[in-house]
Formats: sequence, structure tokens, C-alpha cells
Amino acid sequence: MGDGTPLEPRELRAWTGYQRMSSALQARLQQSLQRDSGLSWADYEVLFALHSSPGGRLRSLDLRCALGWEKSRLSHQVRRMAERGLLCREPNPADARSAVVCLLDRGRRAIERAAPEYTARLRADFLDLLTPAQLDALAEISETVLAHLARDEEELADRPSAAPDADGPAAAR
Amino acid sequence: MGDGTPLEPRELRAWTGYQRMSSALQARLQQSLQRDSGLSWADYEVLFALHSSPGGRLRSLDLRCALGWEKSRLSHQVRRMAERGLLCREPNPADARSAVVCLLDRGRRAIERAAPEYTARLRADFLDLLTPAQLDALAEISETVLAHLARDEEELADRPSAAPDADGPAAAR
DNA sequence: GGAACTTGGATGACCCGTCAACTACTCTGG
DNA sequence: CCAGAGTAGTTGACGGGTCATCCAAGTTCC
Repeated sequence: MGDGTPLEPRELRAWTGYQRMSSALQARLQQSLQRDSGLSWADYEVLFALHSSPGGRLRSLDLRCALGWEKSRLSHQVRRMAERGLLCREPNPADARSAVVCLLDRGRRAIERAAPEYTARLRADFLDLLTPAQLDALAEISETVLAHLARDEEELADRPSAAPDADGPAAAR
Repeated sequence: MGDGTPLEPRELRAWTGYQRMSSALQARLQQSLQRDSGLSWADYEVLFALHSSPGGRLRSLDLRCALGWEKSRLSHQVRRMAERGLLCREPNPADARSAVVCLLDRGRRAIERAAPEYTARLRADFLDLLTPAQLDALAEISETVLAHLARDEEELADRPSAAPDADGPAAAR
């Protein structure tokens, strides 16, 4: 699984660089979104997903898949956004367990106003700085890592049980 | 500053890929760190920085620079970690405003136990999946973006004032 | 020396996200 | 039909992070 010796120069450069870029970029985008539109990144993603869906309606489950979020995260987020009048929850006649989230006017206006600015910022602070080759390289890296993580998660889920403790926390070393 | 039209396929692929990788990787690393060592990523970074410093002591300010954190963030984090007995704050005789953060035994043990496992995970879930060329490409991308963000921030700080509202939140579109 | 400014840090309020229950509905096999 | 298993979502507690504000100690300049 990779050894635990300290990182080599090449690894270190890539990792610290990536890490710093990642947090700086995230902070920057979140700030401008909040400042310019009064939306958090989480708000934006939810609104964007809803807005891209016909009728601005989406089952909670589909929304969760689209965003790749945990269910409690979505639940909290939707509650907060509903309190602000950006969207609302409706029961789903087809399956009483699930619910449908739907965009309200206020939410639609918010996303339609925020999207161009956000996209422009994303380009200015990130996409436009990179060559097409770099964009492709980044996409490939991401896909490689995501494929690995997904495969890994699958294995973790398949494992009947027991395993979680096999080489657990305070194990000998 | 980059326009606000929707993302092109190449941009979209790079951006969504990057974004998903970024959050998935972060989640994964944080989870295993928490599970295996009872440390959050923030804990880890603080302890690691302190541990890399001679005597396990660092002025708050230096620690903040090393981590690239906001001052209130470090303040909260240090308080929480002090409550858990991982480190402690001491006054700095040279400048009564500032403080020195120093690693306690409990903290030293924690980081020494966590580091190899964390590094191994980082390799297994990220570094080892990429070719040397990809590592270099990622480093270059990161450095490009970071340089841009840093330059940008500088400009923002230099601007006498006024600007923050120039093309403000609810501006016409 | 003292007013004005700067700097290092602490604090409280508030949002975000995770985890661990818990509820309520649906499905499946006897 | 009913017991159990699985699924969708909610909730509360808690750690994490940001922002605005405050405070105390230094610095500058007259």
C-alpha cells in the first residue's frame, strides 16, 4: 500500500503544491461567490444542479448522486436553503420515503445571476492559466485517482464485515 | 478576466474531474487519519509542523506562515489542541504580543505514530497512482495557479481602498 | 512622551460537514 | 400477512473554519 518513509523531493513538490493550490483556490472561489452573490459554494452547487434539471425539480436521491454528497449533508443544506426561500421540499407521491427538492423563484434568480460571474472567476483564477495540454493532464490525473478511490470503496463495502478492525487503530507496529 | 459563458467540454472535464478528485481525496485522507490516529487533518498539519521544528517549538506567527492559515483559525485550533493536551502555549519573552506553541509529549507521540501511516496512505491513494511525469505536471500546474493567486492578492492589498464596492454584489447585469 | 497606527492574537457568532442514532416507508421470503 | 432486511431522509451533537470585533503590545513621528 505504499510505504511510510518520508516523501521524496518529487513527491513532496507535487503534494505540497497540489495541497496549497487546492485550499487557496477553494478559499478564493468561495470568497468571491459569497461576496458577489451571497451564496456559499454548497448553495451554488445545489442551485446549479437543480437549475440544470428540467423544471428545476430533482429527487433528493438524484441530487445527492449528482453532487456526490452524504445524505445528512444534503439534508442539512436543503433545510438551510429552504429557510432562506431558495428552494422547497415536496413529498414524492411515487415513494413516500423519498422527497423532491424544487427550485423557487428566489433560487432561480440567485443562480442565474451568480453563474456567469462564477464561471468567469473560475476561468480567470484557474482554467485560463493552464494550457490545453495541462487541462488534459489534470483531467487524466483526476480520473485515475477517482477510479482508484471508487474501486477501493467498493472493496471496502463488499468486505462482509470483520475487516474494519483487522489492522485497526492502535494495532502494533 | 475570462468570460462567463458556460464551460467548454475540455474545461468541464478538467474542472469537474479536479473538483471531484479534490473533495474525494480530502475526505478519504481525513477519514483514515481520524480512524487510525484520532487526529483531524488540521491536527496533523499543526503537529507535523511543530515536530519538524527544533525543540518542537514555534512562534504562533511562524506556524501560521508555515501552514498558510488565518490567525483566528490557528487560534481556535491551538486552543482545542491544548485542551486535549497535545501542545501548549507559552508567552514569548522577546515580544509580549506573540506566543510560542510547543509540542507536548502526548502530541509528539501522536504525530510519530500517525506520520508513517498517513504517508503510506497518501502514497497508496494518490502519489503511487501517478507517473513521475504526472507528478511534475501537477506541480507545475499548482505553481502556476499559486503564483497567480499570490500576485492577485498582492494587488488587492495594494489597492488603496474604494475598489471592494466598485462592481459590487447586486450590480446591474 | 504621547497620539495615531500597526501587529499578534483571542473571542463569539455563525455556517459547514460528519458521525451516530433514529424514524418511517418499502420489499422480500416464509 | 408478517418478520425482517434494506432504503430515504431527519436530527442532534460536535469539531472545523470564517468573519467581525476586540484587546494588548509595539512602532512612528511630532
